[in-house]
Amino acid sequence: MRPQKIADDQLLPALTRVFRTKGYEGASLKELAEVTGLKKASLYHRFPDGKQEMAESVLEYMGQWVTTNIFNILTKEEFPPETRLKHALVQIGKLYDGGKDGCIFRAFSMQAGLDLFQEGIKKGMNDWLNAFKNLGTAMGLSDKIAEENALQSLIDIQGSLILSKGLQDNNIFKNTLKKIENRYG
Amino acid sequence: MRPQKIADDQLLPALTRVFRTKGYEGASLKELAEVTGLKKASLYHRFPDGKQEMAESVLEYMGQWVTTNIFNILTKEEFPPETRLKHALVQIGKLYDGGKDGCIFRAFSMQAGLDLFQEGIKKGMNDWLNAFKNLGTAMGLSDKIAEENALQSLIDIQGSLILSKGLQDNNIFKNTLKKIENRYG
DNA sequence: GTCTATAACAGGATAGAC
DNA sequence: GTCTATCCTGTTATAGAC
Repeated sequence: MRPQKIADDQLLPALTRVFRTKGYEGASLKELAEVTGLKKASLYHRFPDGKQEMAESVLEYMGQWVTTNIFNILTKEEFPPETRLKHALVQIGKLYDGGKDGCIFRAFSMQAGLDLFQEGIKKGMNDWLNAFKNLGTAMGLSDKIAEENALQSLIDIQGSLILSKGLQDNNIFKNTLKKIENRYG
Repeated sequence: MRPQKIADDQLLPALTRVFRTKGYEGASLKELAEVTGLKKASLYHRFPDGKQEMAESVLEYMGQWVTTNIFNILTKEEFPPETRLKHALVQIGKLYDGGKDGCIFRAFSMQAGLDLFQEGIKKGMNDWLNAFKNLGTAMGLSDKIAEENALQSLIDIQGSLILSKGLQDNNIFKNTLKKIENRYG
C-alpha cells in the first residue's frame, strides 16, 4: 500500500476548519479535498460513507478535544474550582480562537445538519452542561443554581460567538468569558 | 400581463421560512419555488438577481417586521418602559415562535452568507442593540449600563435559540425571555 | 406574469489503474 | 493509499411560448 499522504490527526483538523466555517451544506468535497491535500477519491477511501462520515468524525474529534482540554479540567478534583474555571476559560478561548472561529454545533444546526446530527449535538451540549454544573457544585452551589449557571454560561458562549461574528467584534466573546468567570466569582 | 399568482406579502414570508430553516446554501431554488407555488422561472421574474436577491429581500422583510413590531414598541415614548418591554418580549416570542424558529442572522452567518450579507447583518444587530439601549436609558440606566444590558439581552436571545434547537427544549428560550424581563425589573 | 424546456455547471459519489 | 477519469444527480440560471 502507498503511504498515507496525511495522518488522521492532521486530516481531521483540516476537515474541521471547513465544516466550522461553511456548515454542513456549505462544505463541498472539492474544498474538503483541497484543504487536506487529497483527491476526492482518496477522501472516500478514508471515509467510505462520504461527507456524512467526515462530518461525524469532525463532531467526534471536536468532542474529544473538548473532553480532554475543557471538561477534564473543569472536573479535575485535585485543583480548586476557581483555578479549574480559569484554565478552562483559557481553553475555551483557544477553542474558538478568541471569537474568530464558530462552534461546530451551530455549523451543523441548520436543517440538513440537524437531520443527521441532532442526537450528537444534544449529547455534546449536555456534556458541556454537566461539566459546568459539576464545577458549580464543587463551588458549593445548590444543584438548581449550579444547573442555572451552567445553562447561562453556554447561552453566553453561543450568543457571544454569534454577535462577535455578526458585529465583527471579537471583544464581545472575550468579555463574555470574563463575565462567566465573574459569575462564579 | 398575467395576474400575480402570489402577492409579495405572501411571497416573502414563504421564502423566509425556507431560508431561516435551511440557511443560505441549504435553501434550494427547487424548494423556494415549491413553497411559493411558483415555478423557478417565475421566481426569476420576481427576483431577477436570483437567490441572492431573494435572500436580500428576506433580510429586508425581516428587518421591517422587527422595526414595526419590536423596535417601534420598545421606543414608543407614550408608554412606560416596563410596558414596552413586556409587549416587545411577547413579539420576540412570536418572531421565533417560542423558540421553534431560528434567527435569520444565524441562518446567514456561515461563510457564504457572510460574504453576501455581513453589512446587513451588522446593521440589523446594531438596530437591535440601539432599541434595547433606548429602553434602558428610558428606565434611567446610564448609557454604559444600558449598552451592557442591551448586548447581554441579544446574547441571551441568540444563545438561547441555539441551545433550544440543540437540546430540543424550547423552554430554554422562553425562560430566557422571562430572564430578560427580570433584568430590567 | 407564469409556464415548459433546457442549458450550464457544481456537487456527491464510484471504478479501476497504479 | 492515492490517483485519473467518469457518472449521475441536483442546482442555478436562461430562452422563449403563452
